[in-house]
Amino acid sequence: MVMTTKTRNPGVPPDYDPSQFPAFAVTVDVVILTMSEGLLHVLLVCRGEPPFEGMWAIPGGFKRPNETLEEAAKRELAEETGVGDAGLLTQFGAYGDPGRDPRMNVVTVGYLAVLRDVGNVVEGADAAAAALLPAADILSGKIELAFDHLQIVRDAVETVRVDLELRGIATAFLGPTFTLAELRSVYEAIWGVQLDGANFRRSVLGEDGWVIPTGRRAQPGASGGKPAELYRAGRMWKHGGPIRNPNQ
Amino acid sequence: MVMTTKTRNPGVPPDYDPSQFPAFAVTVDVVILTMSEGLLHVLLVCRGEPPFEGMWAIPGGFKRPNETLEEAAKRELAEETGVGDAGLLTQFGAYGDPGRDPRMNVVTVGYLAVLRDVGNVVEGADAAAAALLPAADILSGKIELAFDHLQIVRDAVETVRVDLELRGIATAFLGPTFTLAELRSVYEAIWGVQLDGANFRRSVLGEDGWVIPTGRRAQPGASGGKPAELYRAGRMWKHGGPIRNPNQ
DNA sequence: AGGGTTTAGGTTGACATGACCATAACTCGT
DNA sequence: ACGAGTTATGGTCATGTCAACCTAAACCCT
Repeated sequence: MVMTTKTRNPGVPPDYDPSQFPAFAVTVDVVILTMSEGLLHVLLVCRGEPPFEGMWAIPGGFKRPNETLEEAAKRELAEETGVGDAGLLTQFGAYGDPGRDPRMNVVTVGYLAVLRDVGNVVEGADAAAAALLPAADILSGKIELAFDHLQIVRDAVETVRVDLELRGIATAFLGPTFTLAELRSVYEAIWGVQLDGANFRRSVLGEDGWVIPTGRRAQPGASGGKPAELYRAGRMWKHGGPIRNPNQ
Repeated sequence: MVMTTKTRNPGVPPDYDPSQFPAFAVTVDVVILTMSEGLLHVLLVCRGEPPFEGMWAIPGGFKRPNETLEEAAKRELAEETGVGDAGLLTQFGAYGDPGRDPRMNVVTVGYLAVLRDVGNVVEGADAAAAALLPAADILSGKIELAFDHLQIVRDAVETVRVDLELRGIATAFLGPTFTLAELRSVYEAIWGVQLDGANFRRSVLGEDGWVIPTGRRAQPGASGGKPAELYRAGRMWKHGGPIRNPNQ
C-alpha cells in the first residue's frame, strides 16, 4: 500500500520512501477556559503516572480512527467535565516536535473550549485530579505544566484574545442572561485592560443585534448599586464583536 | 509501553484502552500563495497516481519522526518550489476526518506559505506536474481538488485574509522594493475590495515604520502615468498592518 | 501639442471613540 | 430614618480616524 498525498515528482529524486511512512500517535488536547471571580481560569488535571508524574497537564486523549478531530475533542471535553456543549470549541494548533513526548512520536491537536461556569462541573469529575487554575499563574510560569503544555496554553489564550475581538466569543463565557458589567468583565479579564462602563454600554447597545434586553433586572451585589438590567446574546455575535482591543 | 497524555481517571471508566493507540500517518500540506497579475494564485500539483489521479492537489508529504512540523513544511516547500525562505510560513489547521484519504488513516497539518513571485520558481520543478492556478477558480469550484483539499485551501485563504489585517502580511507577497500601488493591489486582491489610492497612501505613510522610501522611482507602465516611488518594508509590519478591512 | 493615465497631496464632513460628568437606584452602617 | 458608598445609566464634549472627493504633477501614447 502506497501512501502519497504528494505527487511523485520524476524530476526530484525522492530521498524518502513514501511506501514506508512513520507511524504517529495522534492525540487531542483540550484547553478548557472559563471565567471565575473575574479572572480567566484553565481546567487542568494532575498526572498520576510518569513521565511528569504529579504535574499539571491539559486534559486530552487519543484520536480514534473513526471519529473526526472535533468529535475527539468533544468526547474528551465530555469525559473530563461532563459537559456536552461548550460555548465554543475551536481548533487552534498542532504540535509535533520530536521529543515532546519522551515515550514516542505523538502529534497532538490543540482545541480551545470556552465554558460558562465550570465550578460545579469540576466536582462531577475526580475532584482530586482536576482543578481550575488561574491562567495568569500558568503563563507567568508560577505553575509548571507537563510536556509542552505551557506553549499550548499560551497559544490557546492568545487565540481567545484575538477571537474575542474578531469573532465575538464573549458571551460564550456567560450564562443565558447577563448584565453589561459581566460582559465587560470578560473583555477586561482576557485583554487585561480597564474599559469605561459608559462607553462600553454605548458601543454594545449602539447597534442592534448584540444584546437583547429581557426586561428583568439582576440582584444587586452585596456592595449595593443600582440593579443592572439582564440581557441575552443577540444574533450579531456570529460576525465579530462590538468592542475593539485598546492594545492594538 | 503505556501512552497516556491523559491522566488516568479512576472515577471515569476508560472505555478505550490507552495502551493500544491507533497508528496514524501524519502529513504536512503546504498551501503556497502568491500574487500574479493582480490575482491571488495557488500552487498546485497534478496527481499522477490513484486515487484522484489527474486531479489537482496541494503539495505535501510525510512528517518525519525527527523533524518538527514546521521543518517538514519548510522541506516540502523547498522540494516543490526550490525556494528556501518563504515570506511567511504559518500553520493554520489540522485535518483528520476519517476517510479523508481512502487508503488509510492520515492526519494532515496545513501550512500556508506566501511567496513573492513564483512564476520562474515553478519552472524549476516539474513544469508538467505543477502550476499556479487562480484562487478564485478553486474557491468557486471551477477547479476541482483531490481529497479534502478544497476545504484546506478555503481555510488557508481565510487565514491570509485575517492575517493581512492583523499581522501585516502584505509585504510578503512583494519583492524587496515595491510601489504603493503594488502594495495596495495586494490588499485589493485578497480582500476583494477597491481602496482609494490617496487614502491608502495617507494610512501607510501616516505613521513611520511601515514603508521606507528608497529615493528611486519605478519604471512607468505602458499606459503612462507619473512614475511611482519605490519603497521597502519597514519594521512595523511585525506588529499588524496599517489598513483595516472595509468588510468588517 | 494634447488627451489619457497614474502618482502625489490636500480638503472636507461624517462617524467612532475616549474622557468626563450627572443622575438614579440600590447597599450598608449608624 | 438617614447619609455615605457603590453601581448602573444617560449625556456632553473634544479628539481622532476615515472615506469621499478634488487638484496638481509627471509620464505615456498618437
